[in-house]
Formats: sequence, structure tokens, C-alpha cells
Amino acid sequence: MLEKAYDPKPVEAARLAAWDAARLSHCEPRDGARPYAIVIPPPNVTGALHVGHALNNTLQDAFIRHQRLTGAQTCWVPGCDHGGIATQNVMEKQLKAEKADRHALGRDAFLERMQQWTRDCKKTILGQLHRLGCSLDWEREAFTMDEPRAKAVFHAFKTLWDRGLIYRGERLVNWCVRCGTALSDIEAEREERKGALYHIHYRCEDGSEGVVVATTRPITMFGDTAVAVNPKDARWKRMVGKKVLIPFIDRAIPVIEDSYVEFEFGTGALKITPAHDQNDWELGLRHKLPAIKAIGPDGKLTEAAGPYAGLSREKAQDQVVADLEARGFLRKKEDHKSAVQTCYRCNSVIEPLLSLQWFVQQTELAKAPLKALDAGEFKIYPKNWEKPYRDWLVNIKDWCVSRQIWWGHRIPVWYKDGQKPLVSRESPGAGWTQDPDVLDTWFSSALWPLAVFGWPEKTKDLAAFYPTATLVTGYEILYLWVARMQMMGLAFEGKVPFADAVIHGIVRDKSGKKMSKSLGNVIDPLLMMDKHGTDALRFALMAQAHPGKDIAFDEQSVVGARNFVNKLWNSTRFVLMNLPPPAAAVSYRLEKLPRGRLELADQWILSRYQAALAKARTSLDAYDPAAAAEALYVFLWDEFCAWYIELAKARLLGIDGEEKENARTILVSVLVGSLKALHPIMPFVTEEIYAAVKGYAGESAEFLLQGGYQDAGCDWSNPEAEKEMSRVMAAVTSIRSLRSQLNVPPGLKIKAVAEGPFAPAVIGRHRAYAMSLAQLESVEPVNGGRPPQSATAVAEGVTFFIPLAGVIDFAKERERLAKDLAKAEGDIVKCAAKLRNLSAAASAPVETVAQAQEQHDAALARRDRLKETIAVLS
RNA sequence: GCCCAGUUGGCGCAGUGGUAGCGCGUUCCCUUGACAUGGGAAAGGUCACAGGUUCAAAUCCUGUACUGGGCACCA
Repeated sequence: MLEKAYDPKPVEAARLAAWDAARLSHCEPRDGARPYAIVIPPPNVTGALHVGHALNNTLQDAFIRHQRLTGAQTCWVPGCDHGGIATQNVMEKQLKAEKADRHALGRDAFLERMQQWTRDCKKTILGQLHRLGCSLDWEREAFTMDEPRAKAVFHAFKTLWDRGLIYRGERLVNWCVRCGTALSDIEAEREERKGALYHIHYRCEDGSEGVVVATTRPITMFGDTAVAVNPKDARWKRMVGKKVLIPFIDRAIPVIEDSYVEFEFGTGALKITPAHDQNDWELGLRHKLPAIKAIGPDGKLTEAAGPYAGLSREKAQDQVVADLEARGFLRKKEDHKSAVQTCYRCNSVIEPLLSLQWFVQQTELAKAPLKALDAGEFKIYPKNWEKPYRDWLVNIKDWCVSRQIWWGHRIPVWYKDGQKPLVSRESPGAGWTQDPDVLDTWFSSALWPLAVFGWPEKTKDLAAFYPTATLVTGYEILYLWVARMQMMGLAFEGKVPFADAVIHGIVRDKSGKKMSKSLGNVIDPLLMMDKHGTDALRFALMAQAHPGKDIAFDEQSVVGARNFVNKLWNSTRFVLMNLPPPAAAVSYRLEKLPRGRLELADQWILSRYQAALAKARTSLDAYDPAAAAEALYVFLWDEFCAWYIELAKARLLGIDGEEKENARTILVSVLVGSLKALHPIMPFVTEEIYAAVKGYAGESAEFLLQGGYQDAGCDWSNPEAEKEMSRVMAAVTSIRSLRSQLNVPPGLKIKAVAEGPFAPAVIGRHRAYAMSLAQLESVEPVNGGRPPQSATAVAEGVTFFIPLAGVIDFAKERERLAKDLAKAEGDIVKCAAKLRNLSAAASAPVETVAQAQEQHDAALARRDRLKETIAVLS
């Protein structure tokens, strides 16, 4: 016998142990079954998982389990990402807390510590994924920096090099002063900040007035190599060709013309600093201007800044502005908002810096992904991300892949005086030194779907599971990761790495704010699992995972899901209580039911059951778990438990016979089929229940995943039964409502009489339903008119009179009925308007007209009954 | 500046042409042999605004406002 309340902890532990022991989620490629593979977005080894990871991985697990239940051979590959800058930052913080730093430690010792950290962190993360119930193939664990992946990285680099798609060059790159490394364009985020626009006077070399330039960053003037004005700008025409002097250092720079310069902005004169601004860099190229670095990689001003050399950016800014003002160079200072670029890892302001870096040429590589998108070989769900994705590929710029950090794949290029650089994994010999930089962490991530299957080797796994089916990730890494995987996969294997990308939202706090440690609003998924159970957390997330939308996460939703889990548990308890002992039990299977002899509730629930399962399946096929969760929740709670179980009670308590057996068959079958449908979302409780009931269902699979979805055997769809049942329910509800409003004690059985076209059904074949669900002592036809001292309940096709001598308050009853009447009148107006509309239109569908007519007539009938009753009461 | 989403009861969200739904919360009643992690009944919304298309609009179109996001930026 099951416990009264579901206790997730012991169940989860036991189920995980059993799944592991059976290697349930391990897969070897085999012939015959359709492959369905997913590679996990490898979490960075930066710490523990957060609730966003819980969402991401529950989605994947739901899809994997769903596909497996449909008969696919599924493969879900686990792993972690070394996480480059992000992880190195974590370690640097640790070192700082120990009053140490990586330079003091040295590269080798630092890397050793990183390895140790990585081992611990991987264990934590994979343990958490395991706890979440993820049916990952634990025997395939991969890491972006392990040996097989290192081989893949080298092979990719070498291949791109050989194809001429990798080059080294001095370019203006996004430089994070704090992280001490270059970043790619997408790793620099833009942020609007308040600042000032400074108007600075540059004297003319010949002693004349000179020009006034406007800039937000006065300190870059030490790197100026020209001042540009618009050729059509009469104001500055006189200055063109002359030379002006940079304040404080008096370096002379030419005044040139370029139509890029806007008249309206600032003074119309633009100082040009090719080494510190992207636009200036391009202007510099156009006019063959030299590039002078005024700010170094450490964020401090260089010798070019003369007296300011050695000051930090921030200090120098204040000092230079003060001095400009003191010396009369500052002509004007106005408030100005400008977009600054910040580092996506540490949020500090990025400095455009001229430096020697490695780049991957992108235009060529972007062609195949665009073609794949156009051809429909690659789809993004939801579709609205396809346009930004396409735009990014179309406007793509070369990818800076070198990072001046230590944690990562070292660039496999070796240098020796007088020799061409050599691409090699191993040292080519004495005298050669390896490039000190490492590759962007996204370089190895881009190879992930290939590398986890052993690429570049032509492995069986690669043949079986590449291309993979689905990639599940957040929109924040659509370009950073998704697009790059497409480029690499197509470049190396000629096939998309995954056919579908499912883009989900981010999990926010309950008021919709982004979770962050500093706000203190982060939700720990482990805590949620501890408090409410893993299935509850998973269900809560899935029920809100509408395609592409963010989730406002409230712990209450987990409590609600926990309640649903418990409801499922208890409905099972009820079913088991009403079955014969296992030894005596036959197997209850839908195909054994006598189709022609089922009663209304049976026909109804089977029809609803079939619809719910179909909805759940198609929703999961369409990557819409919220719709699947909703369909199953409503079916199980509001239909199966609230109505069917209640209706079946009478039969189960009654005499043995076909009717009781039918009820048992349906209870067991519908329960088992629903468990299977629910299993992708809540694997633990469904597995536990399945173990308890599968014997009755004639199933022998050890685990739910091994059995596949239930085959209903035939089409149970039955619109007539659904309609009839909904009328019964409405009749029952009308009596319940009356009882409640007249304060009839719930336990008190009452007598009722009924009239109307649907009354024979209520009194006759559905008599037992009405009796038990509405707590009636009896229900009889009206004989000789309305009973005196009775209350009235008007439902569609049937009116009940409940004699309540002494109990009934006539004023209250009139009030109640008046309300119903008003509702009926309102309905009539609406229905009549609709009917008029429809009759005026030639194109109106016949069924719509018939339905509207029916609704109209029903409302009319209801109104008439209510009017009569009110008249009698007055 | 351009583009894309969103705007529905107190809160969070479904709902792509035919009388507005769900969860949580709220009110009243109920410890009746599955479940108080429960049951029953109820209150609560002119579906952001303005036009338009249609017999019929929360739903389709146009515009506006606000919110969020993406992209690109005039230093």
C-alpha cells in the first residue's frame, strides 16, 4: 500500500539508483531505430547550477524521454565547458582572497590549480544534473578541454589555417583592461551611460585661432593623428590643410576633410584617434594616418601622453579635464549620453586597443549556415529568432579568437626567428616557442556537437548521431554559440550540427527581475528539490516554459506542482485500493473493453483521455512543454479525478460484474497511459507509480522508458458522449450551486424532482450520477406541477425543484434566481446578435449556425423556466 | 535610429475569427474511507489606446503609448 502522501526523497534516491544500475540512459548506436540525439549546452565550470540550468536541462530531458517513448534511439551527451575567461575570473577571485595572484603563481602552477578546481566543479555540476533526473548517457561525459576535444580543436584550427581562413594581424580589438585580454565583438556589450561632451580647443601651429573639437574622452587626444571636418562645412574650410597642436604635448596634427564628419554634432570638427576608436581606425586607413597608442593594455596612459603617462584611465580623465579647464583649453562641457562597451564577463568598460591577434575569417564560413536556414535544414523555435540570426550572419565580422589568458586551448602556433609560423600541436623542436595566447572558449564550444562523438575520427557514434536532432539553449548565446556551431559543423562535415534549435527564455524572479547575486533574488534549484521534490520543480518549470518566453518564477508554482504530484499519487492509491489482490488480478487492458456496452462516464473519459494524450504528444513534438503539461494537468485533475473517479466509486463499491470490471480496466489503463505521457516531465513519481500498477496493466517492462507510450488500440474519440456528459455535469453543478447558496449542509441528502427535455436522462440512465454527485436522496419526475416550498435549479434541458420546507428563504431564493435570469437574458442578447450576424452572411459555416441556434434556444428555455419560477415565488 | 516580442481579472500566464480561460491569491461552506498537498460553491476582466477589415475581432490589418529584447550608432 502506498503512503498517504507522496514523499519524494526516498523515491528519487531509489529510482536514480535503479536507473543507474540498469544503465538505462546509456546508448550504443544500433540499426533499425530512428536516432534522436541532443548535446548538452555544457555548463561552465564556474560553480553550481542555477535555476536557469534546471530549466534548460529539464527541457532537454523532457524531449529525450518523449522521443524515447515514441521509439527513437536517444542519445543525450553530458559534459562541461572549461569556460575560458569566466572560469579564470573565478580562480583569480579565489587567489585574491588568498592574497595571491596568478602571475606570482606562474602559468603551470596556475593551470594545475585550474585542473583541480575543474575536477571538483564538474563533479558538482554533473551530480546536480543527475539529481534533476536528467537521462544523460553518463558514459559519454565530455569536457571541452579533455584529450579528444583537444584533438578536435587542433584539427579544426589546422584545417581552417590550411584553408586560409585563419590569420594573424594587428587590428583594433575590444580589450578588457580588467581581464587583460582581447574579446570578440559579441563579447562586448553596450550600455548607455551618462557622461559629458568636452569641447577642446586645439591651437593652430601658425598661431591662428585653430579648431575646437568635441569628444567624450579627452584622454585619447594624446593618440590623435588628425582632426577631420566635413568638406562642405564652411565654418572650418579655412583650417583644412593646416596643422593644429594637441594641448599639453604640442604634437602637430593635420586638419583633413572627410564626409564622415557630421556638421551638427559637437563642433563639426572630429579628433581622430585611430588606435582607440573603431571609426577613427577606418578613417585612419582611408587617409593613411599613423596610429598612436595613448592607452596601454594595462589601462594606463602611455609615454605618448607626456606628463600623464602612467596614470590610470579614470585618474587621467579627471586630471586632464581639470588641466584643460585651468589652461583655458576647455571651451565647453555639456551633458551627453553615450553607449559604452562593457565586458560580458566582468562588466568593466572596454578599451578599443590596437593589438596583434588571431582571427577567423567569417564571411566565407557564414555562407553555408545561411543556405541551410534558407533550405529549411535548420530551424529555430520560436521562429522569430531566425531573422536576428540571419542578420547577424549576413553582417558578420571576423572573429578575434585569441585571448591573453592562460585557461584554455593554447594556440597551436610556433614561432622561430627567421621562420614562418608553424601550426603544430607538439613542439617542432629546439628554438621554437609557442604562441602564449589561448583560444576563445567559444572556439571549442563551436565544435561541441562534432567533438563529443569523436570527430575528426570517423566514428560509429558520429555516423549514428551526427547531425543531432535538437539543441536547447537560451537566446543570449544564439550568436556566441548556436551560429558558430552551425558554421563549424557545416564547414567540417557539410551537415548542420542540429536540425532544430529550441530557444527558451530566462528564469527571472517572481516580479520579473533578472536574478542576480547582488539583488539576492536567486533561486537555488537544489533547495526547491529538497523542499518540494524534483518532479515538482520540473513540472513547475515545464508548465511555464512557453516557447521562447521568460519565466517569472515563484516558489508557489512549485508548491502547486507538488500538490499535483500528490494528487496523482493519491489517485493511484485509490485505484489500487479498489483492485483485487495482485494474485487474483487479471490484466486490465483497454482492448478488452466491450466497446458497445460502456456507460456514459466510460465513453466520456476515454474520449477525453485520448484527446489529452494526443495534445501532450503533439505539444512535445512542437517543443511546447507548457501546453503538454497543461493538457495533462487538466485532464488528470479536473476530469479523471474530479469526475471519473467520483463516478466510478458507486460501481467499485457495488456488486461484482462487468460494470465494475470496466471501471477497473479504465482506471488502470488511463492511469498507466497518463503516467507515460507525464513521464517526460516528472520521471520519478511516474516511475514509482508505474512499478506499483504495471502488473495490473499487463505490462512487464522494468522501466517506463522501456515500454513506450500506451497504444489505445482504437479510436475512443466520442463527441456525443462528451456533449451528453457535459450536460450531466452542468445539471449536477446547478444543484450543487443551489445547495451551497442556500446553505444546505454538504452531507445532507436531499430529494429532487426534475422536468424538461433532458430530465428523462437524468432520472433514467444517468440517475446514479446525479444522485451521487449532487448528494440526492432521490430524483423523480415532476408529478402534478412544481412542489411547494421548493428551490429551483435551472440547467440546460433540465430544471430541478428541491423541496425545502422550512429551510428556504424566499427573498434569498428570488435574489438568486434573478441573478441567473439576468445571466440568461444577457446570453440571449449575445446569441441573438450572433444569429443575426450569421444569417446575414452567406459564408457562415452550417455547424456554426446550428450551434448558435442551439445556444440561443437553450438560453431562451432557461429564461422562461426562471421567469416562471420567480413568478411562482412572488 | 531600425527590427522583434509583449500589453488579458490582485499577481503570474494560456488563448491566432464565433457567448473570455488557467494557476496562485480572495470570500463562504465542508476533517463524507484516494488526497485538507483535499472537496464544493462564489466574487473578480468593456482583453493598453485609436482607427480599419469582417455578418462576427482578445484573435487579422494600420497607427499610437508603455515595457522588454536584438541590432546599429555622432565623436
